[in-house]
Amino acid sequence: MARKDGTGDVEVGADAQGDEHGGGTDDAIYAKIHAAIAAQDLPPGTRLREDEMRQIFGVSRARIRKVFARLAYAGLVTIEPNKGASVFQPTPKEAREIFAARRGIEGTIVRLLAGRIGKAELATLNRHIALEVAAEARRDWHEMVRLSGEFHLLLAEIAGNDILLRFLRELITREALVILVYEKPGQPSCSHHEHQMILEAILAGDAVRATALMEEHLGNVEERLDLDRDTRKSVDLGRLFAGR
Amino acid sequence: MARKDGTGDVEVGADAQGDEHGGGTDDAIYAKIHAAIAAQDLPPGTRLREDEMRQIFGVSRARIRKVFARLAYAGLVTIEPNKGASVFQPTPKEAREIFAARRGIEGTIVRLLAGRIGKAELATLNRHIALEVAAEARRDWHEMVRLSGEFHLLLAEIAGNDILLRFLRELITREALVILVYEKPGQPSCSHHEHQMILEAILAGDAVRATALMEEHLGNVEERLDLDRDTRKSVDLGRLFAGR
DNA sequence: ATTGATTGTTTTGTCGACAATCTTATATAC
DNA sequence: GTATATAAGATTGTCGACAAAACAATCAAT
Repeated sequence: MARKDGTGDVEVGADAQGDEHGGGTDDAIYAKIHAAIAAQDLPPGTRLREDEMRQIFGVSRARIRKVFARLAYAGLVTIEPNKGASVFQPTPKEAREIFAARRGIEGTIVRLLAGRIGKAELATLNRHIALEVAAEARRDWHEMVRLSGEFHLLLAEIAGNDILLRFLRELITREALVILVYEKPGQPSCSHHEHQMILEAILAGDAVRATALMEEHLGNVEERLDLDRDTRKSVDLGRLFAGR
Repeated sequence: MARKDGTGDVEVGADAQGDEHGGGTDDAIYAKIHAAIAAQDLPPGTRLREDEMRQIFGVSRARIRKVFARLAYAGLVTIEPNKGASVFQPTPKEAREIFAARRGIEGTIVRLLAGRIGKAELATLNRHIALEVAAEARRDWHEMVRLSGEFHLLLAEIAGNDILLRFLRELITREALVILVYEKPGQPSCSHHEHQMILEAILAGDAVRATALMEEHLGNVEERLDLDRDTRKSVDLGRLFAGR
């Protein structure tokens, strides 16, 4: 199943593998749609019509359909039978579940990692944190967000469990959508200082402290959101007209 | 599901699918292949040819292809470009990752649950454990395995996080394949007694104890396997000729 | 006898067209 | 004026056929 998960967005260790022939390979199409969603050009809830996409990318509809299936698998779009695909629009409940799941997975990862970081891996992580510091000094917010997410993926890669890594990838992309819906995007969510502290706890082999730090670190992001307001247009008419 | 006809061929769909086009909604096809894999009628590594399946189920190849994609997404089959689908055959590394991931997820679930089980849910769980006890008394091993897996799913459902539930579902089905490859199937893997102890720790709100019990419980399964022998034919020729 | 190339067969990948379904607009009755 | 029924349009679901790739077997050459 390990088709190289073509999320062109969060490629951590590797360079892009795209063969640029016309931009028609379905990995390329996937990457473009993914990027468009991440860039908020395609707001959550937007309907993605097959024929429209077919014209845009100049490929057959079957191709588009396959890409949609992959996007649905990644949790980025929702496919309803006979109604097509639309950009995933998380409910508050789903949002909370995504955060909770991510806390669980990343907690597992730091526990897997505690006291077991090699020399080369440590160097990589330190280098990454240095990049984060530099980006903050530059006030390059966009880069900060990118690096911030990449740090977590990096930890997962070093932990060496490809399944957890895949789960985390999915959760991170979906969390990005959640943030898009329930908060203004762009503001840096993770501080490099917290990353530093987590790394130190891991190096010290203090699994419980590393777990606690990671959970708090991730909890900070969730607390900044307003999950109590459902931004979707579905209205509870019964409640609305109850008092009249 | 235990029904197996003696044809050495990959006879999956037993019921008549003839002209009645309704015989093959793709959910049904998915379920049948899934069951066939779980029942070891389709051993790991078996190639699943599209046209063969098309004939068996009497549907178009596109349908089969879609089902294969879903099976690949669930981790049950592997799809290689231009080489088609085959039943997932875990390497020892993948097997270990599956176990580790499952320990992580289920640990998260019991922590989510600790001290937060409602009355109705407790009744359901107790009833389930009673079923396990009854099955053991009956020496109904097949039922024991089924109930045993169901207990874990039940916990995940009660925890109320659909994402973690989905992850766990995938891991459990894949773990079943691992057990199939690296151990004789059928022997009960979980004892109801351990389930009982885990539940008590959860009820007591003792998260760390519940986590430890769950991890040990799951570790017992892994220890029974022989993961050091790679059953696949790939041989490390470099190592083989290193000492000559 | 083994290696290498070539050809024929099998299997997967892709596409365009048709059928089924949903959505929207219009007309009609009350 | 509102609501239902009907029809037209648009969109997705499905299928069969063709093209490309991988596989297997045969044959030639060293």
